[in-house]
Amino acid sequence: MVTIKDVARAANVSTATVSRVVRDKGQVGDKCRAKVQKIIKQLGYRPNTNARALVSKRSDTMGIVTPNLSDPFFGGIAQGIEEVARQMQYKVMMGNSLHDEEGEIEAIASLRENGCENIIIHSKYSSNETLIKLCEELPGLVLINRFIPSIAGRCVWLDNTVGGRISTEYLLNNNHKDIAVLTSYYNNQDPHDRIRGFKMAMEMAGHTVKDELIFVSDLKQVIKQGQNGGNLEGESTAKRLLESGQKFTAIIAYNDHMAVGAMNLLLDNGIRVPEDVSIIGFDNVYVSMIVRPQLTTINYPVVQMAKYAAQLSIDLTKDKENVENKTHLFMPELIERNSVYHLKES
Amino acid sequence: MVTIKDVARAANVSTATVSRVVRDKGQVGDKCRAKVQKIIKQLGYRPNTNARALVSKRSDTMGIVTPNLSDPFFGGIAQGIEEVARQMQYKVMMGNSLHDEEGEIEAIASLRENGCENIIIHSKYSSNETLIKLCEELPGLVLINRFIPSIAGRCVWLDNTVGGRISTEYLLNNNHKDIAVLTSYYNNQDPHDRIRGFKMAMEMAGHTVKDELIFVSDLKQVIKQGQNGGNLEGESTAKRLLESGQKFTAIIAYNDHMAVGAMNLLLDNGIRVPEDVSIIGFDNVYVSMIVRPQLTTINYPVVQMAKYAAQLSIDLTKDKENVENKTHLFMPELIERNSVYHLKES
DNA sequence: GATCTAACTAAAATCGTTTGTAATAATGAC
DNA sequence: GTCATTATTACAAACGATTTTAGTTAGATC
Repeated sequence: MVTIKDVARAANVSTATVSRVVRDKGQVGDKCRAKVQKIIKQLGYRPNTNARALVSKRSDTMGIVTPNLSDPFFGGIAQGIEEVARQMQYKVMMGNSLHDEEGEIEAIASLRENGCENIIIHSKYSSNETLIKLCEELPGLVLINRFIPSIAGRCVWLDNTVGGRISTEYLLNNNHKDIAVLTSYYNNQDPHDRIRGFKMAMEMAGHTVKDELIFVSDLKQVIKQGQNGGNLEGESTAKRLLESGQKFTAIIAYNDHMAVGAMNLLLDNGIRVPEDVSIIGFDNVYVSMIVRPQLTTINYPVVQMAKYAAQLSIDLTKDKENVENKTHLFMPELIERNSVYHLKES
Repeated sequence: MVTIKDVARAANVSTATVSRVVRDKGQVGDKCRAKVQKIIKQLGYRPNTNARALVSKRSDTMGIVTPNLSDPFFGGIAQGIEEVARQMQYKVMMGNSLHDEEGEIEAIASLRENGCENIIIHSKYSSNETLIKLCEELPGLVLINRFIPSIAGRCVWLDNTVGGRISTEYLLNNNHKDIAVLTSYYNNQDPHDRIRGFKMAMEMAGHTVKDELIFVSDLKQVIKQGQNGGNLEGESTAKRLLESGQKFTAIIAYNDHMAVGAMNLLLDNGIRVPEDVSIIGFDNVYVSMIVRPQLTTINYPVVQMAKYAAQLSIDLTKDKENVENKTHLFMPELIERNSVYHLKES
């Protein structure tokens, strides 16, 4: 391996000079710089990252802590972060997030040991207190898809309440008022916010919310499998809805996976979508556009948010000024496709 | 940050001893070990990865080089590798693979600079020669989804020819003989192998292969977008097939994405699947089981293969013996679902 | 041409580990 | 009790960079 010393020797300068040339910092004479650059190219020198990180305590590495990469939702996050990282000449390291708070903390600790200043975490399991403390210690830590008021400047999040509201309003505008909700068991805030948005919209339109039309998935163990469980969750929850014998003309699902599961269950039971029952999802993932009927859903701009989060993290450790104390809120948007039927007014 | 020196001082031993305790290597007296371990826990000492990597030239880091993480196929690879890595106490670093040979090489180079001995690459763009040379330099390099005879011991791959053959045989067994093939433009071997398998099966059954029923996708630019392009590729290629006016009762698609695209195009044109036209895919990704009709396809055990590859890489850098010169071939399997119709014999 | 300043370069300390070698302590044989 | 032998532990030199300090050279001024 060719080191900085080899280059220095070959160029007949000191290692300090080579270092300055490499990092393009400090004053170096023009002819000297040119000479060194030529030698660097000639020898194919590339600075040793570990040595660099050791002394400078930074490694230009971006850490990702996320639950499950085989779910395209999280894959999208990784992809977005990776793109920004590449652009900014950062490496990307994956923290091995397990399925509890301890796992997340361990993942972050492991990242820090590698001199990773910039970390993006999709935290599902850690408490607010834990995350707030971590933010104090790590200036480059950014939370994605989560909002904690006291560290708002570190949170890149989507307004789930608005998401719940606009999907409800869309159904109401299509004259649905017997709306069932299939939600997911999660120990984070999202499902609650979406339901809050649903209730707000219903009440604003003068409808009473029937709690018995809200079904919470009971397949807790399935969640951990990511996408591959989502549709099953949707199927089983929709089945319970069906068996309850209640009247409904539309379903709001927690996400597209559940929506597709529910849709398939209805279809398999000879219930037409959307003619008999309308369905609306959330996330706008790939499957929502390839199923038939194509799923009307709420767009969750994950990739965009992930890119934003990566950039934010870099800014936080670089420019420090002006960045903190901003708010980083994204808005969901309705994606109108073919799974919602326009009811005749009754 | 608490360093090895802090521990040494507090325990009243030398850093060498602490190091031995930490790595559980070399002889250390029992009471001494206990004392050091206690102090380590007390101070919360964790060794600095970069310092460690600097001197030992290894970092217990597994590198992944893969094109596009938002495609669940590649996400699955990452997921599989990550699981093994976690189990074996390795970190995971993503090489930023761009869409050409240079990008792949650069990604590997970047990984090496980080002291990353173990690298799993899904190479789409590099030539055999390049990869063979890299394998010589890097004992821990493993290729996934690619086979190069002279470095067979480093290749974890699927027999695509067999895959093409069994999907064809399945259709033949269901009395289809007018079979159209929708294949993808790729600069790797896979599509060719699958078609070879198709032709073998046809000829073994005494059917002549009509080349005019083989359609190659012309949406080269779409490929780079991963999954989100696959279905469009399928649609446009199926459209060309339809417009050719030829007779066919079944379609073999290059992968599930294309199969779903083709299926949707047929459905949208009022052609029933599978009653009018049967379709068979490849990969057995998530979407194949959630579309209706559910897609009959060929299982591609990516996650399993990724795990195997990760383990192989570790073995290659650890046990060195017995590992090289083995062959690491996986076999595709038919997943029978509902997109193939059993034709009456004519 | 001497002196002072500005522009650069050289040398050395440091970062937190690992590891080969030397020193010490403990054990056992006689 | 002495000496050889081995089990422990300490010392110190790397590893490959960055960065501070001190030093050299060249250019400018008079």
